[in-house]
Amino acid sequence: MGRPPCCDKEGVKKGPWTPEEDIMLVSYIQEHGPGNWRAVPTKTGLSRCSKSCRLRWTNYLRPGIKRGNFTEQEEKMIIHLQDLLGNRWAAIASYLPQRTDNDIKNYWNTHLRKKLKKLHSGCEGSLGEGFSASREIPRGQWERRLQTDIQMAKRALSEALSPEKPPSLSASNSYPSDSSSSFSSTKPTQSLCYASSAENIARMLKGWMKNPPKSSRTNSSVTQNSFNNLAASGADTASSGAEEPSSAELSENFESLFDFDQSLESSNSDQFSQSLSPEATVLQDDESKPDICAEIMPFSLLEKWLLDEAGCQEKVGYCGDAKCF
DNA sequence: AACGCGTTCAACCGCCCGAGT
DNA sequence: TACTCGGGCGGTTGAACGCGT
Repeated sequence: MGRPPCCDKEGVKKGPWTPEEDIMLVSYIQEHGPGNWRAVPTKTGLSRCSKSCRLRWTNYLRPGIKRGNFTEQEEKMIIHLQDLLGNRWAAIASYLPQRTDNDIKNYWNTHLRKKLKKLHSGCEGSLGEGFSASREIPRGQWERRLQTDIQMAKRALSEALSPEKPPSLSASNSYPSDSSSSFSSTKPTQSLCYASSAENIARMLKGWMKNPPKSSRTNSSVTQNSFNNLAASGADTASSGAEEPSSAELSENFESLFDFDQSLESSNSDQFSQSLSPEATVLQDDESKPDICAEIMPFSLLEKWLLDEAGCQEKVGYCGDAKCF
């Protein structure tokens, strides 16, 4: 006898989210903040399961999410972290700004696992047992690491909550898992950000209605991209006022959005570690993340840290073999 | 052009854990 | 202490797409 489902199956909609539903969800969260997901379907009028709402928010609608186009550095990090932490995607995601656990998980399953397999068969000797594809992580190891993570997160949280230091915008923009409280105490800057998201989403929807994409897949990806980009560009577009945009403006909007995406992309791929965009920096401050991530740490440093720590904890067994790549 | 097959990724499912009572 | 409930996590699924034949 398992637990009853989180919501009754009757009348619960499943499948891809429509832009309208996204808007409903975003505008609700803009007003109330994420958290209390159980109440979300009833309060918003969405015929969705609360879990579905949470998932949709954390994986797609949450501001600052970057999708696809994993950089080489990100790949390496994922591989390292996967090796160290195993399939603990949420933990891995906490080290990668702008990436969701689902995204990382998918990327691992579709790209990296195969890549590693290939590499493993290609450089059997040098790759050695360094990767979890061929090795189980000792339980003690990841438990210790988890402990460290928890302690660091706690420290970051207590620092963030200390009255001397006014909470930064970043904290409010954080991953929902840790921010249900911080979010509901919505700060002005943050609400501005979300207001801009919702406002822009509404504008995008108008454009979408006029020019419906061919397939539902394109449709959803377009809206997702635009949402993400809007969220990322947030404040820039926030002050656009309540004027009705012309269709030309709308299409321009789309173009500029994709431009923004590209520029973000290129800046990330080039200097992922050194100069993350302000949005990324904002996300870096996530309370849930260990301090190590609160500051932008150059990948080489992070890598070194990971390797050092792995070296300290295991001494034997982990070759830290990024050289293979 | 039509079909089959492989890939991708958004979303769902079920289990687990911690907080609250 | 035992129980309930909400939220989080990882595994899995299936529709859409791309590509080769």
